[in-house]
Amino acid sequence: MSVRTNLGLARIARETVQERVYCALRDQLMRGGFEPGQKLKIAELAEAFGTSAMPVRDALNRLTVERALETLPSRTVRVPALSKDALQDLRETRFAIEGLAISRAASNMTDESLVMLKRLIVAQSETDEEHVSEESAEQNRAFHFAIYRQSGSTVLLPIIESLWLQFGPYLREASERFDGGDGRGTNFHIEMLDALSRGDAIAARGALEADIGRAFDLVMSDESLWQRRDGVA
Amino acid sequence: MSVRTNLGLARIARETVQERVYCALRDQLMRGGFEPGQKLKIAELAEAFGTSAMPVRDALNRLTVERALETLPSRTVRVPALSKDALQDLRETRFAIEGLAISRAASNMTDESLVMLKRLIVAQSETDEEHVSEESAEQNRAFHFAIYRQSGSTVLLPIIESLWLQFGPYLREASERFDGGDGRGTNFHIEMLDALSRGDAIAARGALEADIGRAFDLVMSDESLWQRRDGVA
DNA sequence: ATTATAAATTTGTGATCACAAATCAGGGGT
DNA sequence: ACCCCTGATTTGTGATCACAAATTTATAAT
Repeated sequence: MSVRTNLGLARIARETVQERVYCALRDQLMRGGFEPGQKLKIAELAEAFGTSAMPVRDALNRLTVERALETLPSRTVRVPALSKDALQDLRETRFAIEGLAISRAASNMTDESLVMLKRLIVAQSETDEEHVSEESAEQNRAFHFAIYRQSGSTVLLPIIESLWLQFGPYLREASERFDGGDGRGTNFHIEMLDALSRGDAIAARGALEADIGRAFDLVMSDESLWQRRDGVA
Repeated sequence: MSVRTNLGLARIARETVQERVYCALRDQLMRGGFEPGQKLKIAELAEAFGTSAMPVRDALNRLTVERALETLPSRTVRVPALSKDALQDLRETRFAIEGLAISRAASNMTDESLVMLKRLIVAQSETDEEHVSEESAEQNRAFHFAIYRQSGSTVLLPIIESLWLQFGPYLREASERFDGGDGRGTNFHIEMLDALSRGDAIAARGALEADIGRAFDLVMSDESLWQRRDGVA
């Protein structure tokens, strides 16, 4: 095989425009940058990104398959507006699947991965001091996925990413309501790390469910969201 | 709003070419019509379907996001060739997620849904008499998803479909090795139905795991699959 | 004034084309 | 005989265009 195209550096798949657009939209969705129910138009986004319609269309399709977006019968794409029942469904499914992931991770933890988790907790608590919820949310995500990666399951990870994307639009709301508090956002994380270091899958799962559950409680206690908005099937 | 475009009939989303291609490929994958590792080429498929490259590209992208296909670094698309570890991962994940679905279904069963499941079992056992594994696999799928639908979870269903798509290419192998047997393929189904009619989630889950586990055992005991083929990450 | 009809605009789908990267094949050098 | 380089072919990505369906806006009739 020729080495000419690869000058010693490990050649990862080349970056396509589609991927760039996809990542941008995905990040925006993950951090709650779009409103539930908001419609996304191809032409609009294409101009914003300075590309043609094609890569945007592909990115929207991909996010739709990942359940981060939904296609209405009229073929327009929007951010799903979840009903209370749908959110409850999402909560229980996240309990089950992420609980499974952390259970598996509990038997796979290494010293290095425990140290890394510790570092992530410290970093997030420092960020929380500054009340920068934007950055904190990203660190929260890093912490959780560092654990899920330790499950060693390549089947579970994309599923969990999809679940996070579905919750994304409601996450901003949760974190805004939350960080007015006493900055105890990493407490459950400390519990999780503690349980993981002991290899206690049950306790780890319990702390994780408390962590997830708190976010859902914050969102679902906001009555203003359920009166109007038509829920998704 | 104008009624002119909709003459009284409930207007379901119009059929696009992309959807037609997608469904065809999906069915083919579900029933094991493609070999693990097989490469799929856009131009080739486009000619076979009598369309341009565009809808085929979209369909392949969609299936890739659903993990039914994978994109190599060279941007070519192929059916994933799973390593033994990956198949084990898939098995455990299916246990957990489909087990969760049937557990939830156990508390939601109605008389009608029980009758329908009974009908599906009868139909499949009749088909098994004729040793038509093609048709039997489809009825097996119908039975399982009839249960999963009773879980009432719109979050779980697409996840389970993705898991089935990932196992699809290996399913043909399993069913071929299986139906040479004594046609006891519906026995676990009868157990499941029985447990569901009693509302016994634990027993239903056990029977389901036995059912899924048997298919995996058949596939994974075939040593000829693991020596060669490069597994997926 | 309200509602239904019709024209106009918007928006997504699918085809065709241009381009770039990857794969494959053949030839020349060691 | 083997390996590396180079050119030809294949294949996917992205842009542009034509078309059809849906939405919106304007107009007219009750």
